[in-house]
Amino acid sequence: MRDLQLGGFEEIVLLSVAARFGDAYGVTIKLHIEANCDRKVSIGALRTTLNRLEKKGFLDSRLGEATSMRGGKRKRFYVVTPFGKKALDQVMEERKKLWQTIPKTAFNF
Amino acid sequence: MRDLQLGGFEEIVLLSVAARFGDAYGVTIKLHIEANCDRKVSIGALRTTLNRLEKKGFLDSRLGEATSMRGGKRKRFYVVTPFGKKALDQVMEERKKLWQTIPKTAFNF
DNA sequence: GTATTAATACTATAATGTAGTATTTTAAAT
DNA sequence: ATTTAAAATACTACATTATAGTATTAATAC
Repeated sequence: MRDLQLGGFEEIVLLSVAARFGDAYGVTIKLHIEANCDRKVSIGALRTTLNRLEKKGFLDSRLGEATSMRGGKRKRFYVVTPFGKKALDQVMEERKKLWQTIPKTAFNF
Repeated sequence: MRDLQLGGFEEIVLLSVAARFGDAYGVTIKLHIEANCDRKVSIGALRTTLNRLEKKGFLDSRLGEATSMRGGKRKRFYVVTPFGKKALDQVMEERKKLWQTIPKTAFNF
């Protein structure tokens, strides 16, 4: 297996955590993806992915304080680690490189 | 599930087929990935992925003619379909969009 | 304490990623 | 014509990632 394995949905989640910097937890991340990617995200799918990303060291998390809002479990806030950023850069780099190897004639449909 | 599902390795393979336009079959595709992505690709992994991509309609294939080289089964040549190109564009677009939503402060490590 | 709410945790299954081994097809060697 | 070796694809099995439904927890209002 590869060194920095990063699946497609994992990448989307990682990018969205970065996008919601300072306020990235389950709900905001979910909304960010849905708003920008034109797709529905189930809370279950998101949660397992967040866990995996943290386990891999691409994300860190901390538990937030209780708010004055009505009820609710405390939020778990996420941030992208330097290692996670590195993985993001790497996959992006790799694809850019590949795109550049494609001749113009390849897509003359 | 999403409309145009395309995994990470599938994307790499699809891009590599486009890159080897006119000469894309098992061996050349494998070599192209290894040369550009700094990773090893097993022939088995590649083959299952090619099959899946064809099944999804992202690739077409045709059997090549016998060559004058020493032995060997006939090659199966692949080309990216318009539908496959669309999937490639779509995932790239989506990620670009997401990158743009990330504030500069997000990666101040 | 009980109800209500916001959020995360758990569990299960489908899709994708990965690789080892087997088989087929072809032409060269004899 | 038969055997042999090479080049390639096909098959099979298992690991990881994707997805979503349901359960549980923790906090506040009453």
